[in-house]
Amino acid sequence: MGVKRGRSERTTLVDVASRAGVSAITVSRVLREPEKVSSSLRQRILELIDDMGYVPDQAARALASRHNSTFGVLVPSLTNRAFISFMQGIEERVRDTHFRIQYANTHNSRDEEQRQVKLLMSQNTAGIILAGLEGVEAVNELVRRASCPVVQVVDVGLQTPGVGIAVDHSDAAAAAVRHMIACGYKRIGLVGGSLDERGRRRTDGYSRSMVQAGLYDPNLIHHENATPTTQMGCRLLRRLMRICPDVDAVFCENDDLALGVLFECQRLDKKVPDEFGICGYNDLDFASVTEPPLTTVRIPLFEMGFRAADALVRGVDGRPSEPNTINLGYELIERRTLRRPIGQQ
Amino acid sequence: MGVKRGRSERTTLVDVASRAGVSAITVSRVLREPEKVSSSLRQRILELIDDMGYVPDQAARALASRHNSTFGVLVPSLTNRAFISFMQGIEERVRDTHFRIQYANTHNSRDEEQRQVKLLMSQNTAGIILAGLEGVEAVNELVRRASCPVVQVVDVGLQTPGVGIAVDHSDAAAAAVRHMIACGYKRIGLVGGSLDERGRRRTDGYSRSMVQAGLYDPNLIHHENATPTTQMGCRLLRRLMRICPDVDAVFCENDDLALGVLFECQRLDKKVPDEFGICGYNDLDFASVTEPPLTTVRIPLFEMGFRAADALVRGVDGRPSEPNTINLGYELIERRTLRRPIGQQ
DNA sequence: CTGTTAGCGCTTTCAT
DNA sequence: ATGAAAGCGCTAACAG
Repeated sequence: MGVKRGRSERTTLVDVASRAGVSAITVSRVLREPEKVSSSLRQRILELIDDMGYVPDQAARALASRHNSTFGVLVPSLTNRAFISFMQGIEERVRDTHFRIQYANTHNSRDEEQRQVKLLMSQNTAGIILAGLEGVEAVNELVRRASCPVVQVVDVGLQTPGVGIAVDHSDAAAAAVRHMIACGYKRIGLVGGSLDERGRRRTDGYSRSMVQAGLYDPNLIHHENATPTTQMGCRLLRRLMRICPDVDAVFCENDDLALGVLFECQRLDKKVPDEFGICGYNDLDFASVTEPPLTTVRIPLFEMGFRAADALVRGVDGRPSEPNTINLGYELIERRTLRRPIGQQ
Repeated sequence: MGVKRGRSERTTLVDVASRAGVSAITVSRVLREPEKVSSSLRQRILELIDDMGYVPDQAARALASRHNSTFGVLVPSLTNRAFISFMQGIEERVRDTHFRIQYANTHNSRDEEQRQVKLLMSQNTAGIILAGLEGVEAVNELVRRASCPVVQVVDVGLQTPGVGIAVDHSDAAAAAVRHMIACGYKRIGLVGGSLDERGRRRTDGYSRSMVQAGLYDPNLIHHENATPTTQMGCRLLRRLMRICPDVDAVFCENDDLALGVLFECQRLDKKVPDEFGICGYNDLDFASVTEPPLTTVRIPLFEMGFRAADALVRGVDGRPSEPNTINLGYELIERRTLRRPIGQQ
């Protein structure tokens, strides 16, 4: 049988209508404004629709009504679990509405991003969520001209046309590193994946706190230009230890990296947290159950998605959200991969 | 500024055409068959398109041409990392084609699945990939009537209309458990997430091997009806040990579960693999770098996605793939969470 | 190489 | 409560 290539003509509204002996618009109403059709007629038409296997053509619908009930969501990567949580937040908000989600992936490329944004707009989407590659003027310009609500996930302090869902990554990282210093670690390394805007801001925060404490040393900073993975965490820790054998803790820009670092420490027989401290970022699902449980910075990924989608839903309803950027904050989750702060118990 | 709600009229093909002093079709051609337009004219129109910020309306395009260049992909969940790998395979194949991907999520519900399949079909998608909830006759019926290529990801042995990408989960699980038995483990538990078709088949495979060895005991089998997570792995191991304190190994239906089990063993100070054996499933990214590295069953998730998308791309091109189900196999990856098989070194 | 004429399948607007 | 007419923005099919 193979791949099916339908040649059969599709059942249309008119087909159903003529079979029912009514006009097309009536069938259309049955589907969209059932209360405007007498219940007996409605009943009959509904059955017919079912029998004939009629399914409305969304393209025609979108064209005629100039409405489209899908939201476009642009994320930089599918591999990064941070975005998965984010996407789940979006789904949760959108579930039980009539909206659909269309994901697109920029593969971390700015060109791709522009292309995709244009494409989403050309599809007359009901709304767009842009995550991950913030701060590009060309994209902002597109957003300004957009004919639908657009929500951008940005870093605090960045200008956005439209609604922004923000987190201060620089501040979050700085706070985490300050805490590590308070725990008595001195040679604190940084490991991270691709240096997108968020990564850069986290690195800034790290540097700020290290400089402030007089502990800064560029040799402690290690990046690899790709999506952060557990394997990368292992590699980066080994590299870090080779270059700075006296490193005594590491701030990971992502929990997946931290997981790799943790395993590598086990292999090297370094005791966590006494000999070596680890701090993650994002508070992903597994962070609470590693051994020892991972100290990390919780970023409200799920809520960010939820709020972003919420802004779209409201925006489309004609109740535009507040005219600006919503800062969702962060939280340091102290578990057991860092020593207790000095002076505390 | 708030959410933007565009009221501005959209630039259309006709707008561009009249400004250029040509007819609409010429502009249309510049976009789709540039070689059919003289290069000077083309040049001029291209600039105009850029200046005026014209972007084609996909709905109109789809309606007029009765073609749509998006593939619909239906997966049961976004949380399960197995599907993420699968999706990456799809993306890889589709990248550099003109096709776009639209994901939908069934949230593991059969009703949702039917609704979504109908919806995808109503959108006149160029092709559909169905993963995760195989074996539902109502869906198969829809697939048969589909007017576009449909690829289903199924378990070997299941009938599918259209192309099937298959893996024999029952066989894979049976082989893994047989191997565990060969390693000398006797009280081998099973932990798993939601019992979808694949889960059921894996459980079957486990049971088969256990019965064969005279080792079967239903008390060893533990499921929790949700997406498998690392946390769930921890919980399930604790439950298993409470009910069967003599359990000496566990087969996990997913690597995320195995990760939880591994950490829980560390907490309980059970030595892996000597005192306790662990076998995962899927060979996710982190499996090779845990400590000890995780023995697991590799399922070619990425390739499954790639091949599924490939079948669609070919099918749409009019070169339908082979008329049946492609079995992609599995592979037992021996690492260090199981003892060496008895008799081997 | 460029244009004309239809019409995709639906919804809008205005009647009845 | 139901319908007629018009048209959404684009492309197919055929001219020239």
